[in-house]
Amino acid sequence: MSGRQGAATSVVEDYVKVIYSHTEWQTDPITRSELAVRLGLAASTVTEMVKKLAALGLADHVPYGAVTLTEEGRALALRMLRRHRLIETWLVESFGYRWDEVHDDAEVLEHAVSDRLLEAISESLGDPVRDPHGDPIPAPDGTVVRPVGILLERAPIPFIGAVVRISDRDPALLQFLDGRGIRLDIVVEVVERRPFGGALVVRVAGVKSDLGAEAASSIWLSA
Amino acid sequence: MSGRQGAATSVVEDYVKVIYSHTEWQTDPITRSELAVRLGLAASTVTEMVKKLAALGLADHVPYGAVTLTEEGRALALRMLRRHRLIETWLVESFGYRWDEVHDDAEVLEHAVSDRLLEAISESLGDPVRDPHGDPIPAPDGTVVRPVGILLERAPIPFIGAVVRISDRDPALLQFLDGRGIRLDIVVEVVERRPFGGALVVRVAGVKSDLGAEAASSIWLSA
DNA sequence: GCTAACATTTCGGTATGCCGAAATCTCGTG
DNA sequence: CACGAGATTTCGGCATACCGAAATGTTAGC
Repeated sequence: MSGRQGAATSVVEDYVKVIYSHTEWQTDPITRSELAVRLGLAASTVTEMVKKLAALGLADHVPYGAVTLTEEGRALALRMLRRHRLIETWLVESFGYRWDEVHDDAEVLEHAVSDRLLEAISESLGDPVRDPHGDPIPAPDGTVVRPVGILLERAPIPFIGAVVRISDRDPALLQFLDGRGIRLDIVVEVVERRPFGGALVVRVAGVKSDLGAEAASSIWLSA
Repeated sequence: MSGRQGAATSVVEDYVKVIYSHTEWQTDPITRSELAVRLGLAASTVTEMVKKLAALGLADHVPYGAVTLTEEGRALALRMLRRHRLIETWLVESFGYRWDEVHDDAEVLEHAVSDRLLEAISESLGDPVRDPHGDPIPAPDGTVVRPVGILLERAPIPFIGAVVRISDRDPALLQFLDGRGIRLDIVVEVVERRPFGGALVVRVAGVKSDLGAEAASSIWLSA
């Protein structure tokens, strides 16, 4: 039985999704402790579950080493990201959720929606290729069209670019940025960096804002 | 802690829903063995869970006796029926599901959809009061507007009435009836009963059909 | 190359839901 | 009113997924 389709529980789906997500915008594989933090679980639990992922053929498991996904694991992760991001888009487009409100509902629904319903939702939205935060929505076959962009934190000064992605990790941050007019496709000008590792000063629609390290490392601008 | 809101797991929700549903169209309370059959579980499992329902304040539990819901249990059951039926209606209206295809998807989604999304769905449908099978959709406050009707099986002969409800218990039956033009609001004429407990003969849109006992006990006609 | 700090794993335990087999109860029938 | 069929409960077990404490491995800095 080479890892039967239906075998993945919703817990397994979450692990795989988090493992994959970590490498989506940076290269180094995720550590077990970081996995534990992201999933809100004890380290010992993660150790056990990673062994199970390996047994299911979804991850390669080197004791004390890195956690990486197999081809099959990656495929499952992409299916879950498609689900998550389509559902987020749908909540915003069809039900008027704000983009900082969708995450929790999507987190639950991504495990509950049938393939049939998911594709019906995608069709009703015109088969979008990115979600409200600018994250790419993988196609049913796993193809991903990734937006090209540089992290605001690493942008040269001065710099002008449109927002192509904002990390959806922290809803409070999303609200903060929304309040300053920073949204998808908005043009941002990087004006200066305050001395001694201080905030970045950006101009949005003529108004200047200070962005701290956390914010600056959550925003990607078009190159 | 008088039975905190969030305490009900999706398993508990299913038990309560099935217990309530049984009394919706007949009066006698459900037996434990029937509960087991409906939930597809062993009798011993049901015994254990019913004790848990009692501990949660959702059911009254008399050993070897009947299973009945408390006021709180009834309220939870009505919330679950609202969810189930709104979701079924939504799948049909918004995504072109056939009425005999919605049950499984709804069964999963009813536990996953947030209150906020559910009410948004209801609003988008114009706050319907019955689902595609004619079952009443309880209001958020638990109010139910039940259609008045008599079971086709018990209709006098001859009799003419519109279909006000069709039991959604068996999708195959729904398809069978659909194939004979028997749908919600369709006018049905009960023509005769074949002798010795035989089938009922009905006329729908000028065409006669034989309906066996199972079908005849699944259709309600307006009085 | 030793060692402390940190990451990871092992181990014993818990809660939830489920099962089958065996024991027990209920109730209609004789 | 005793009895047996059928319903119900009890009991020991299992799988999943979680935890904390203790043991073990890794690695950076001296």
